[in-house]
Amino acid sequence: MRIGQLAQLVGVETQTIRFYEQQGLLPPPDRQDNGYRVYTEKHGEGLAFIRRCRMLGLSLAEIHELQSYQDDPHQPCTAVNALLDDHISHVRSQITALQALEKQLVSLRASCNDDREVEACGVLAGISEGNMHQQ
Amino acid sequence: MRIGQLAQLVGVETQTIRFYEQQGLLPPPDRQDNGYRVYTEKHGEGLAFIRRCRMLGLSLAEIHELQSYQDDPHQPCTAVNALLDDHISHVRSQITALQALEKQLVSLRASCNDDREVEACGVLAGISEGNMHQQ
DNA sequence: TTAAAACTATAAAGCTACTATAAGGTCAAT
DNA sequence: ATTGACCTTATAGTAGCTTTATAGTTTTAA
Ligand SMILES: [Zn+2]
Ligand SMILES: [Zn+2]
Ligand SMILES: [Zn+2]
Ligand SMILES: [Zn+2]
Repeated sequence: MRIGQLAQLVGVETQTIRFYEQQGLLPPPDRQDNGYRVYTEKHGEGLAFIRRCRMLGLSLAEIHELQSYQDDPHQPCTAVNALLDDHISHVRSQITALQALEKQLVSLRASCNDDREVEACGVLAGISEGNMHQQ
Repeated sequence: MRIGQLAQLVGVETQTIRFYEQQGLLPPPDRQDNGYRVYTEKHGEGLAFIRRCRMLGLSLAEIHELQSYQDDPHQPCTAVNALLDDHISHVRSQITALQALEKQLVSLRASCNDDREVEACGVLAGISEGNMHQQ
């Protein structure tokens, strides 16, 4: 299976596959005489794993760490679970920060209707005056 | 006022100030004979405006757009308000996406206790099997 | 059979918003 | 005269790709 077929199968671009290989997330495949990469089903599974991790918001470093656990399957899985716990708290703190931001933005937006000149715009005034009682 | 003083006043690094100048967000200041940048109070206000926009999560492009409105103060402010509305919806869709992600991660995490080998880890199995009924 | 279309390869740059490093010039004080 | 704090420019690094450039290969169609 060549790179284009693998890409279509998993739903990524060919450059992304080469990128993962370069980053050490996907093992370098064999090459044909002309230099074309030849992939096996294993590569497909590996690539799908990476993509699902990415959809869960895991960083490439976190994925790399997970792969290192997979390579040592008789260890206890506490590290895997801890990695996920950490990631969940990453996500939760992002949510919290964005909710605070939304609140600020909505209150800023409420300080203007649409019938003013830029000069008198409540939004611009709000930003300029720095009524930002928040870090 | 030199760059270091301005930086301390507004609470940014000097490189950041040069970066904003290079990006066209801050007007190039006059220079002393030795080449040192000399800033006025106007620059301080401009920089503070940029920083407050950044704290609101606005991109440099959005800030640039706001500045272009400021340069034309007798236009109606509908564009300003619309920019903010757009940004609020950016933030809201990020929140929604992250909340969906959190839910997925929590359910994945629940599929494992801490007393297994990596081989049998519910988390890794969950990712590998691709039980991701979600985009 | 040959020419175009589609595929592959590598290397390098671009994206965002900075941050950090390198190598050097300027200034005040010791 | 030299230390230290400040300033200058240019360049590279961060994350996770995407885009572009340039070139070689295979497949398809005329
Ligand atoms: Zn994470
Ligand atoms: Zn307004
Ligand atoms: Zn926005
Ligand atoms: Zn587990």
